[in-house]
Amino acid sequence: MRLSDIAKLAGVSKATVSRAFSHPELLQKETLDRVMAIARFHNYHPNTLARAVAHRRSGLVGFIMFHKSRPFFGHLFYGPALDGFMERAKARGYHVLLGATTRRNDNFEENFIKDSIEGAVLVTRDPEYLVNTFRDRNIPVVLINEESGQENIGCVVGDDYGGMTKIMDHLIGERGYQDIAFCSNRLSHVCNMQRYLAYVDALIKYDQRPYVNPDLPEYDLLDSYEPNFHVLSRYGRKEIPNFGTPIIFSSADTETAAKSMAKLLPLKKMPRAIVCMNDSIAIGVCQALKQAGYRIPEDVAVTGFDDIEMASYVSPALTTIRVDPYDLGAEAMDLLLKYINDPALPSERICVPNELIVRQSS
Amino acid sequence: MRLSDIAKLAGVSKATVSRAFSHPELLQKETLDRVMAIARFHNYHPNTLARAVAHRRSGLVGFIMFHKSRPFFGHLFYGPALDGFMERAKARGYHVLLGATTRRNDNFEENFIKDSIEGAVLVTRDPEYLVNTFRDRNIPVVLINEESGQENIGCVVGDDYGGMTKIMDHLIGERGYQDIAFCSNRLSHVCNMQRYLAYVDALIKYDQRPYVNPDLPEYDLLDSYEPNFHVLSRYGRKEIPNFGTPIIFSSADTETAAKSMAKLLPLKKMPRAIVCMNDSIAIGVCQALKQAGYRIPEDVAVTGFDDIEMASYVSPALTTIRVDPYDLGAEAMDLLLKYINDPALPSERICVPNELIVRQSS
DNA sequence: TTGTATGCGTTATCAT
DNA sequence: ATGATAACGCATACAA
Repeated sequence: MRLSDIAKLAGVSKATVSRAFSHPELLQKETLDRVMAIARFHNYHPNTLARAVAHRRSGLVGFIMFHKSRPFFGHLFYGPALDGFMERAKARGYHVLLGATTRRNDNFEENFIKDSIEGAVLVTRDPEYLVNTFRDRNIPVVLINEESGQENIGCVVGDDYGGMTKIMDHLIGERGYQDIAFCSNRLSHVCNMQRYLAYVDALIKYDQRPYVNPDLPEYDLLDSYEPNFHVLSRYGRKEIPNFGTPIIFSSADTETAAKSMAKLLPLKKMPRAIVCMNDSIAIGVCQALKQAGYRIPEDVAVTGFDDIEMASYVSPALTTIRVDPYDLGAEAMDLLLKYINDPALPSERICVPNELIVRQSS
Repeated sequence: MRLSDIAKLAGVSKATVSRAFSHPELLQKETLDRVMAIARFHNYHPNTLARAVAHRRSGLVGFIMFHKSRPFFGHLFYGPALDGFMERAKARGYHVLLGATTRRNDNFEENFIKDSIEGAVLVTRDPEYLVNTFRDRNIPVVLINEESGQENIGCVVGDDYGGMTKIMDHLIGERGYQDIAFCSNRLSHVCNMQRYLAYVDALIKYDQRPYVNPDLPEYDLLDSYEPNFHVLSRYGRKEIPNFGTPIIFSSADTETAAKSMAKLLPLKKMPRAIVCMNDSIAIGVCQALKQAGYRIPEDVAVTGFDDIEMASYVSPALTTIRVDPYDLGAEAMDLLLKYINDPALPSERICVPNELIVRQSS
């Protein structure tokens, strides 16, 4: 069943049937009813693809993840972000197409961009590569939790610097802790970098000395990535400060954190508090500390970041920063829409506020 | 830039340019190289939408959730299932379109099916409604964790009955527990129903008496849904057995479970073990029990189901059944592909095996 | 208010 | 190996 079939059956032109579905207000009620009745009887529905071709508008936006490994959409943070993105897209009349890959050469071109998406939200730690790929196709993009130095690129980020500042204000200003260590995976990601900068700046602000432990191994803070100078300069810096001895793990998951931390313990010089890059790391660190007989927070306080669901269920429940990934996703869709409607829009950065959640671990 | 533009620039016909991209082997190497060079120079890419119209094949499949509320794709189980579905779809040359809604009348027609998807995977507790909607459009569907009594409907389910049997074998056969209570949300969902049936059957098998507590309130096991007779009959039953006094909560999340359980405590007659419908409920039950001073598992053993990430981090870590949602999603895509290629295929049920994970809570 | 004619960007059939 | 032409299913400018 297609448009022309219904037209014949109803004894009208194709244009009339087309109008019945696209601009019903243009038709006489009588004609409209007759056409729609016949269409309904024959279970006819307009073909969206053909419509899209005629309109030169697909109504599709992409949510694309470029990660090292799974989970993609099952990710504790980006899964809910996808929810927000999708619901907002639906509200704006768009559909969401998924993309995910682990490798650059995974036929990225072939697998994802060959679709006629009108725009895309990108989750990646290597933004420039993707941004260029999409720019070649004139497809506007918005980054989530990343920033590009290029023009016409939107981004939606949580307030990492502000969040970590809240944690430090809590630990130092309210609790009076000293000897506060920083524990993270590599700082190559701008979110990580900004959280670290806030940690450093807070210590400076409170006139505290950094946690220094000569027994700790030497880490490569950046995993041989270049820092994002564009973001660094926002904080008046030209490089990531060499400050104390942060504890760096090879990845950001709980298991790695637990194992790596366990190997380090016991430290000759224990910190009084350990500020972790995110909740997953914090939970792993807590496991290792408890295993080694340390009490939390009596011996060592620990803090996380993100407020993943687990953060409230572990024991002790984690002091952390609540970032609502749903909001991030929703904001990303709205920003993307602005770029779809005006591709020449200058780069815009939307910073989503967050909230300190004080629980038992500090 | 479109096909015809490249054709003019290259001095060839449209057909030749089309072949250059679709069937390059049909062209002389010389012609091919020239056309492709020009296309590349002008950054031309074929329009997927127009291609799809001409092919009468969109290359799109849908992943559609019909839930009461969020999270949709951020769901601890269905998020990872989406990962599996998407990766498999990619491997099969398909793209994934998202759909989610909470209400029937949420313009379901308008918002989701108007796309030319070739098939869809459905996550819902009200399968017949959705199945009918898609059948009207001749779009094949596969259900995840649900079963339909209709023809030509595939489904992929975890082995709920087998999993719960493993838990009961463990509790009774290995640990020797008696007075084992069942704790769940309503049984309207077939997964829940089958887990409950396995619980009942295990007690019968071991010649144990059901846990009966006259103080417990009366619950509506089914939430006024009809049971799925089609599935019941597989276990030689015509209705859900009235067996002991299961503890029923209004929903399946941790918070509800914790609050509802707390209200019930202390029970005059405590069970020796509480078999919970899933991990979220089990975690909530554990919280309430610990709060009330019970030791787990010394006073009461507790078990979960699903092995969500949290299950291994709570204290005590949860004995549960590991179901890999990724596998479920991947299997669903492959089954869907069979229905896309042969819509007349009879209903097929794929049962994904699971695994008992014994931890500290039992 | 409705019909005619043309266009959207591609593929496929049948020539040559 | 390449070209001409029809087809895919629908939208819209213009005419009536």
